[in-house]
Order: sequence, then structure tokens, then C-alpha cells
Amino acid sequence: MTGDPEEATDVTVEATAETDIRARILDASAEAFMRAGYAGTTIDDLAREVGATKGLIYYHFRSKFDVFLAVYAEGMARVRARVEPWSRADGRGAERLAAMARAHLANLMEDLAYHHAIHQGVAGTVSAALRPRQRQDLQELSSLRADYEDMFRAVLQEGLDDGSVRPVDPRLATRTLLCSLNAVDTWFRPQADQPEADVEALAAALVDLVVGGLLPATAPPSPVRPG
Amino acid sequence: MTGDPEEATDVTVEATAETDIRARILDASAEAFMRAGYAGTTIDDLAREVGATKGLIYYHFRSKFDVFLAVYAEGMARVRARVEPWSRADGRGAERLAAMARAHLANLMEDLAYHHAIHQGVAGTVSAALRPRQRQDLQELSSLRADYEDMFRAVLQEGLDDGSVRPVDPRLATRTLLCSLNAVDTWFRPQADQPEADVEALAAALVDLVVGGLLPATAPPSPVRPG
DNA sequence: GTCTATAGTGGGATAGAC
DNA sequence: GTCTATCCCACTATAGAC
Repeated sequence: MTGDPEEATDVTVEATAETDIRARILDASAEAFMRAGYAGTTIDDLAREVGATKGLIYYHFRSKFDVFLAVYAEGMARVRARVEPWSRADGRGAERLAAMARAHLANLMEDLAYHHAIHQGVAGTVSAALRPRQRQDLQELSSLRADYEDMFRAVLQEGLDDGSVRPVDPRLATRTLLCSLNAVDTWFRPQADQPEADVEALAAALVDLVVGGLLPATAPPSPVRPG
Repeated sequence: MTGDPEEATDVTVEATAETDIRARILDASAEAFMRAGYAGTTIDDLAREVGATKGLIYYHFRSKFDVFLAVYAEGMARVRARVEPWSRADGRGAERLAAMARAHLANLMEDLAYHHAIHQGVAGTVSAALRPRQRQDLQELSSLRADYEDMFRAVLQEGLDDGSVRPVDPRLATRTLLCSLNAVDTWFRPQADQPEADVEALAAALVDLVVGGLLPATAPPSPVRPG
């Protein structure tokens, strides 16, 4: 289970100038938010990163917070698109879970800035003083996030059912699994001279660690202790 | 291994009015930072939480950032004091690691607000525009944090040596372990009517999950269990 | 020690030129 | 569509009364 479980139908999306500039703003914003955090980033920072001025940002987005929401949504859409096919692949629960974790990590390392933004959003650091509409938008995104987690939990549950996952609490295990994967964005920073193989090895090791910890173990609890 | 590995010598600290008010400010600040984040919290918020005004805060601390640093330092000191004794207890590596994880979680749930603040500090969300001196202070605290992680890694390494931990990369495993534990502060909120036993059960389940995943597995993928 | 008043400024948001 | 100019508020930090 290493290739792609399904070919993406190559729909040629009409890349209008509008979608193009929006995309560039989102990329730049994600990058800026990662560097200085949401609160520590000014609209001027975003504009400078795009190579434009404030006015441009406000032409395309109503507020700084709306930019954040769009970054969040885009990041979630990307990771989901990459992971979801694996949840419907062949194989036992644990194997599919490992494949999903690999895909999640691959996307995380690729779209590191977007994940960092999502992380902040979930942490709630952002929600200082929000208008009702914005609060509701954030709520909707949170439910996207919850759906994403549900997808993992469902597969983990299948692993419990088919015996490929040792008996654990599915909610807690899923949460912990995702947190372990996501924590990578706090310490992983791509190095210019780092060979692709190293990054893949890191991802493989982490998947092995976290999913491997869920495999059934018959080892005795070993209360030997010569205390 | 459930009791306390060593009695704390009951040094009677002279609680001057000074240390008292400082402590109250720190508690209130940690609480406020958890609610709205560092950037989203104003000095007025802190003051209101203490039941005083801005002037008081600035009498005891040079700046808002200094308050944050003090919260960070206090939180680290508390969790370290609670966990460190277990690292020197009797038993094999895996058992001590589990005891440390339990102690860490117990403190986390107790001093939730402090942990939340530390979490933000590590994430770097705070370091928007710092003066050189403040940047250095934050650096020092980061090294406290690194030392704390080293303590866990050393015990995990002993577990590798004595065979109580399955072969994993110690750096990666330690990081992941701590991240899994710390992630609790993103979703755990104490409920007023929640019995103490529930919280303990939660902690036990999590420790079992994350440390259990590090135990040696001699099992074949064990496809037992009736579908 | 704690409070009130206020100085100073950074930055989100808008209006209007081009 | 993109930029310039500017408004204005919130918030840090300080000065000085009590």
C-alpha cells in the first residue's frame, strides 16, 4: 500500500486571475502566520509578502480574520483530499490507518504553513474578540476538523473490529494519534540541503512509532521491578 | 508505583505580601492567557482578573511579556518538581516513564492554565517583536524546557537498555510522548460536576495508550477476535 | 503599594484617486 | 483592481496623586 489508491480525474480548472491572486494571498498569509502567529502578523506584513499593499488584501478579503478562515479552509481541503482516498482503500484497519497517517504527514510537511495556521485555529488563540458571523464561520471550520477526525476514528474502529488494532479507546487513541502527527509542525522545518529520503524516513519512523503503538501486543506487562 | 517516591521536606516558606500578590497575578494571568491567548489578553484583563488595576501589574512586573515569562517559569518549576522524583525512582525504564507521564498529566490537569501558557510559549506565537533582553529570557526558558525533555529521554533510553521499551528512536519517541500528553490541554477542561475518579481514569487510559505503545510487542498481528 | 489619568503608537479598516 | 492617505481605536507603558 504505497502507490495512489485512485487516479485524480484531471479536470482542467480555469485559473482566472481572481483565483490566482487569492491563492497567492493565501500562500503568503499561511507563511506569515507561521512565522509570527496570527496576532503577530499585520495586514501590511501579508501585503509585503505578496508584493503589494494593504488595499489589495482588503479588496479580496473583508478582514484579517477572513484571511485566516480562508487559509484554514484551504489547508483542511488539501489534507483531506490527500488522506480521504486511503480511508476507502483495501486492507485491514491498522494498515489503512498507517497509510492515512503517511498521507497526512506528507501533506503536513508539504503544506507546513497551512497546518501551522490550522493548529493555531484549533488552539483558539485566535478567537480573542470575534463578531458573531466570524465566530460562526470558525465553528463551521471546527466541524470540518471534527469530520476529519471522525474519518480516522472510523478506520481505527474497523481496526478494532478486525483485530488489527489492540484494544484502546477509539476517541482517545484517534485524538492522540492526530496530535502526535500534528505536533510535527512545531519542530519540523524543511532544510534546503535535506535529501527527500531523509524526510520520508522521518515520516516513516513516526508512523511506525504511533501506529505501531496501536498494534496488538501479547507481551506481559512485566511488573518485574527489583525495587 | 503509585504513591509518592519521596516526601517533600516541609520547608515553611515565609509568604510575604509581596510573594502573595505576585502569585495571585501569575495565577490570574495564566487563566487569562488560556482564555484569550497571550496577544488577545490585555493588561487591563489581567488586572481585572486580580481585582485591581493596571498600575498594580506594572508595579510588580516591567511588562506584559515579563508576566508571561514568569508564568512560564512558574509552570515549568511546578511540573518539574512533581515529575523529577519519579525519574529517580526504582523500577525498569518503561515503568518509571509511565510514572513520570502520570505525574505530568496530574500536574497538567491541575495547573492547566500554566501548561497552556507554556504551550504557547514553545509554539513561538508570542515572539512577535521582542527586545533583545526578552528574547534571551525566552531562550533560557526554552532550555529549561529542553532539559525537561532530556529527563524523559534519559529514562526512555534506560528502558531501551533494559529491554522494557521496544526499539524506537529515543528523540522522536520522547518528543511524541510529550506532545501526546501536552495535547491534552487543547481539549481537556475540568467540569464542575466531574468526579475525581473520572479524571484519573482518563489520565490512566492516556498513559496506558502512549506508554503502552512503547512496550515490546512479541505478538504476531493476532487476528483473533470474532468478527 | 495601589490608583487615576494620559501619553504615545501600532495597526485594522475605509475612502477615494488612478 | 491596486494604491495612497488617513481615520480611529485599543492597548502598552508611564507619571504622578494618594
